[in-house]
Amino acid sequence: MPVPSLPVIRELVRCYQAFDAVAGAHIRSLGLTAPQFDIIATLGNTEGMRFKELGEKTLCTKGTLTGIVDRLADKGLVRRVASPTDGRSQIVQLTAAGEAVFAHTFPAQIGYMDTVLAEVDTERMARLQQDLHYLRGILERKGKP
Amino acid sequence: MPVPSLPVIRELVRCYQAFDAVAGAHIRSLGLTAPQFDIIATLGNTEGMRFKELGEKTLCTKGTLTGIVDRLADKGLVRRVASPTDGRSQIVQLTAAGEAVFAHTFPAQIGYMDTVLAEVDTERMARLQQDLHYLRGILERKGKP
DNA sequence: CCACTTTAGTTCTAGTTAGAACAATTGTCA
DNA sequence: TGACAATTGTTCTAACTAGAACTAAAGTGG
Repeated sequence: MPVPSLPVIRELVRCYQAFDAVAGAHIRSLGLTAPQFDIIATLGNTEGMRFKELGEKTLCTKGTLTGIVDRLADKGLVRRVASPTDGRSQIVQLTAAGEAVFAHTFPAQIGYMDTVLAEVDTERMARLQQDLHYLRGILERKGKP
Repeated sequence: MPVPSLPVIRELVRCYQAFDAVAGAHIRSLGLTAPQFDIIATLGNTEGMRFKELGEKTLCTKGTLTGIVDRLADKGLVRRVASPTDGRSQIVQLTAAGEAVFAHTFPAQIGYMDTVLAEVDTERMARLQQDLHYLRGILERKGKP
C-alpha cells in the first residue's frame, strides 16, 4: 500500500517556500538576488569553472545561466575567460570585487540562517537532513528517463 | 550551541529542486505550468474566492496572480465575477472547462506522485512530514517583522 | 459627515525559469 | 581522414517572481 504523497509533498513545498521567503529577503538586503548569490557562493573559493559545471552545481539551465552571468559581469563581480583546452568553452570566475562580495555576503547569509535556526532541536535537524537526503535520492532516480 | 544551518538548508533546497523537476515536468505534460496547476487545484471543489484569498493560499504575489489568472481566463479555465459585497474585489472561480481540467489533472498529478513515491518507507515519510512542519513553523515565525 | 488611512487588484520593472533553436567546436567511428 | 553526432554557450519565447506605484473603493474616527 503506497503512502499518499500529497501531505508530505505539501509540507515539503510549504517548508521550502517559508525558507525561500526568509532567505531570499535577507540575500536581497545584501544587494543580490537569490540566484546571483547562489552563483557567487558556488564560485567562491574556486579558481572558476565552466558554464556547464556551474549549471550542474546550481541546477540552473543554460539560457538562464548566461543571463545571470551577464548581469554579474555587468556588476563587475565575475569574468569570462576562454578555456585553455576547449574552444567552445569558457571559464567563469569571480573578479577581485566578486571575491570581496563573496567574503562579505556568504558568511553574512550563513550567519543569518544560523540565527534563524538557533532554537531548533539539533537531533531533529540531523534526522530531517537524512530523511530529505533519502527522499531526494528517490526523486532524482525517478527524474531520469 | 546552535546547529549549523547550511547542511540541512542545502538538503531542503536540493530535495525541493528534485521534487520541482519531477512534478513540474509531469504537470507540463498535462498542458499547464506548475503555478497554473496550483491555482486550479486551489480553486477546485470551491465556489471560487477573492484574489486575496487565492494569493494567500498559493503564496503568490498580487502582480503575479493577476498575470496567471489572466492567462487562465484566456484559456477559458477561470472567470472573474464582481464581488457582491465589496466593489474593489473580484471572485475568481473555475469555469465548467476549468472544472473538467481540474477533474482530470488533479488526480493525474496526485496519482503520478503516488507512483513516484510508491517505494518509500512509510514511517520515514510520516516523520519527515512532521519534521518539515516543525521547521516551517520556525521559519514562518522568523519571517514576520 | 468628511478627511484621512487602508485595502483590492492592476500595471510596471528588473530579474529568473523551462526549453527550443542555433552556430561553432569537439568527439566518434568507419 | 572525413562525415556525422554530440557538446558548448548564446539567443529567443512564454511564463513567473519580488515588489513598487497606482486608482478606486471601503474603513476609521473626530
